[in-house]
Amino acid sequence: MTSPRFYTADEQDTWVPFAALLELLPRELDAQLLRDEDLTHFDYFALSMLSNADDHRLQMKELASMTNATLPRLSHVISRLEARGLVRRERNAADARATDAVITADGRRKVLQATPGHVETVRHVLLDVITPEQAEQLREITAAVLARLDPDGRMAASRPR
Amino acid sequence: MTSPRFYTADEQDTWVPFAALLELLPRELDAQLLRDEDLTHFDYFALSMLSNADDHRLQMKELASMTNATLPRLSHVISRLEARGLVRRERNAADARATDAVITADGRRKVLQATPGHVETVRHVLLDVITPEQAEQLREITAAVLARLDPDGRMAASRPR
DNA sequence: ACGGATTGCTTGTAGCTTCAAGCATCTGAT
DNA sequence: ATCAGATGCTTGAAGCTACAAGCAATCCGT
Repeated sequence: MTSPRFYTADEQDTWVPFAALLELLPRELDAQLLRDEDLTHFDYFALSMLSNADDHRLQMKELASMTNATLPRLSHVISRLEARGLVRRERNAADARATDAVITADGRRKVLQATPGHVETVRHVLLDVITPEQAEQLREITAAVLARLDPDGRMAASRPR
Repeated sequence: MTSPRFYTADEQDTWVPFAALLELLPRELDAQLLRDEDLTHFDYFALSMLSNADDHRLQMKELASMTNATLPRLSHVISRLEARGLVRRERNAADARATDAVITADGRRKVLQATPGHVETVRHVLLDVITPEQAEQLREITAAVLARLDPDGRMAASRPR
């Protein structure tokens, strides 16, 4: 049971470098996608989810949940993607309050085009620098942390392939 | 040697949950510090660095390097902290182009006040949910990734204690 | 010691996220 | 059937970061 008010040396050695990683890794992902595709990582992830969804559509609320965005944030993002013709909004058939985000053909093409470069980046900064054993360890550590951060397991698993 | 244009199932299983963690964990840190202390995690980290520095001061360039901020970003942050009386700027003695950020007594008090709650949050979402073996694994994985992301090892290690 | 290039920092603008407020639709109790 | 509350989403304003441009001081080759 830890409880002192400051870090132990071990904690510090674990946390400080990991905090650096938290700062650097997302920036690298955004930088590559912005440079090559003019998409944020969040844009890309949302488009991927839509691309893999049944009928290429998801209710805003669902998509927000899967991408772990707030609804206002998602609404703004979808508005921008809509202005670029990558997504369109449709009123949900079952509930007139609800809006579906529907990915367009252009949107799907964009995802296909963006994916290889993004995958390569993820490999470059993470997947290719750890061993298979470490990957397994990372999956377990991640699962433990997410159990705390996202107890309902809302963040989606998709499989763009 | 991986090279297909899309993720393998294993890669997907490693990356997708970890990407969720990257989204959620920093948000949790910011939320706690903003709510309780009106500081972003970056503010807190920068103040900590200054608090631990010799003579309670660091040149802007050094501090930017340690916190992995761009100089414009740091400049804006320091301006805001300066407006709150937590930091002050002084011209560097050795090089008149350079500026030192100097933490004030109020700033040091702020760090001391903010630290316990922040440490508790980091433990809650990370340190307390992994075993000592996993902590060691995480240190090694982090080191491998940082070797790629930050080859010069600029991000600092401090010890607020 | 002079002038061009470099370095260190700041400022302004644009873009994204958050928070608060608001509108429309639906639900459930009476 | 009605209406108070809940739900789903959008909008507008405020705050933070990134990028580009600019200023001042220093360095270095001649």
